[in-house]
Parts: sequence; structure tokens; C-alpha cells
Amino acid sequence: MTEVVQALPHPTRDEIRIDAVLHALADPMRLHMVRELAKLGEGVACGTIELPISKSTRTHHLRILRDAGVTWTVQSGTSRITSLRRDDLDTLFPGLLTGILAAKK
Amino acid sequence: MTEVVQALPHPTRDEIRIDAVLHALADPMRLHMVRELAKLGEGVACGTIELPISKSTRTHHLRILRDAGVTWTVQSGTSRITSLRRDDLDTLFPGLLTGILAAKK
DNA sequence: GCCGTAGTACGATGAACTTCGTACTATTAC
DNA sequence: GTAATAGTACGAAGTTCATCGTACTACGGC
Repeated sequence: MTEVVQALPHPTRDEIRIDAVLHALADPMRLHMVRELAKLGEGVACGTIELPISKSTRTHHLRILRDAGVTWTVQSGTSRITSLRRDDLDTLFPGLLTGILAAKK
Repeated sequence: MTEVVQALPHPTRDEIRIDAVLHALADPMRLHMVRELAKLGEGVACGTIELPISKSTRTHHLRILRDAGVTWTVQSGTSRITSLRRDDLDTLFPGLLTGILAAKK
């Protein structure tokens, strides 16, 4: 089967806290990941985004983004597909994501 | 004279970087300060905002907020009056501040 | 002048975080 | 089954950061 999609632990919408979200976004690498996810639109395999860091560091950052409620990740085969939780973030903190993505660079 | 208002070093609008802003907002104490500044509207003496931290730590946080371009501080007598740089932030990152202030707690 | 007030500067300390390498698991392809 | 791929888990190293106390500066009032 190729369609197996397993769930990973995520905070529910009302468990998302602004502190954690801001902390997650405050790292340059993670901010870049979020920008790329926003640009690419739909879900993306973890390794797709180019970054000057090792595999394990990437895993670390993706975990922090997921734990904070910024991203949603599902397992599909050997890959993990990650996407932005746009709806949740826009509902909880309307404008926040837009503002961040509007930044020059 | 009571009207003396001295300038302190601040980044100009186009020197404000999203990385620094997010880093500044990522600390709970600083986030609380920003929330209070937004609630109180206009400029506020540094000591006005109640916080469970020492004087020197407060100075430290205010410096980070100022250096990041989140707040504007002027000296007036023995006090420093701090205010949010709403216009600049709204121009550079439209929605960001609104989103943060909309957060539950 | 003298004292109180508001806040800074500096150095230290301990916690948190980013980063890495290595070892490991799980799935797909041959 | 074997090998390759995608990613995790864990421990270590180095850095950054929040916090504090103390010492200091500057202004205002008496």
C-alpha cells in the first residue's frame, strides 16, 4: 500500500499558544522553512526544502514547528509530508502569518 | 526644564528585520510588555508595567525591544517613555501585531 | 548642597537551545 | 532477503540567553 497515512502528535487548535508559535518562528532556519512552505503551497516532503543543516537538525526544527502548532505533518511511506496550518493560525492570530510573509527577506 | 527629550539609538524603519522582531517577541516577558504597551495606547514610563523581574532585567528586555525596532523610547527627565512602533510595524509586517494581540492570553 | 528616584552598565550564573554525528527504525525497490 | 532511502532518537559540545546583584549616572525636589 502506498496510501498509508499515519498521524503524529499535534496540538489541537485551542492548544496552540502564541508563546510557542513565536518561539518557533524566532529561529532563522525555521522561519525559512515556514516561508518555503507558504510559497510551495501544499504539503511537502521534509527533505525538499534546502537548508545548510544536517538531517538531524532539520528533524529537530520540524518537531518544534509541529509541537508549536505551526505545521502539520503526516507520515506517508518513508516520507513525512509537512504543511502549514494556515487555517488554524489565521483563525487564532489573524494577520500574523500574512505579516511575517510580507517581510522583505 | 521638564521638556527635555533626548534621543536614543533606534533602527530606522528599513533597518528593522523580521528575525529580530520575532526574536524580541518570542520571550514571554517581552510579549507581555508589548501587550501592555498596546493596551495602554500612548507612551509609558518603563517602570509602569508590572513584571516579576528585577530592574536590570527589565532594562535588558526594553533594550532588545528597542534594538529590534518594536518600541520607541525617549528620555524625559529621569524617566524613559516607551511606546510601540505601530506605524512602522504595520507598514513592514501588516497584520503581525494585530495577530499577536488577538491571541487568547 | 543633599537625597531620592529612574534607570543603565557590567560581570556572573545557570538554563535553554542549536548543532552535530552516530546508531537506529521503517518502508520501498530489486 | 538485501540494499537503499527517509527520517528519528540520543548524547555531546558550544553558544546564546534570561536573570540577578551591585555599582554607577543623571535628573528633580528640598
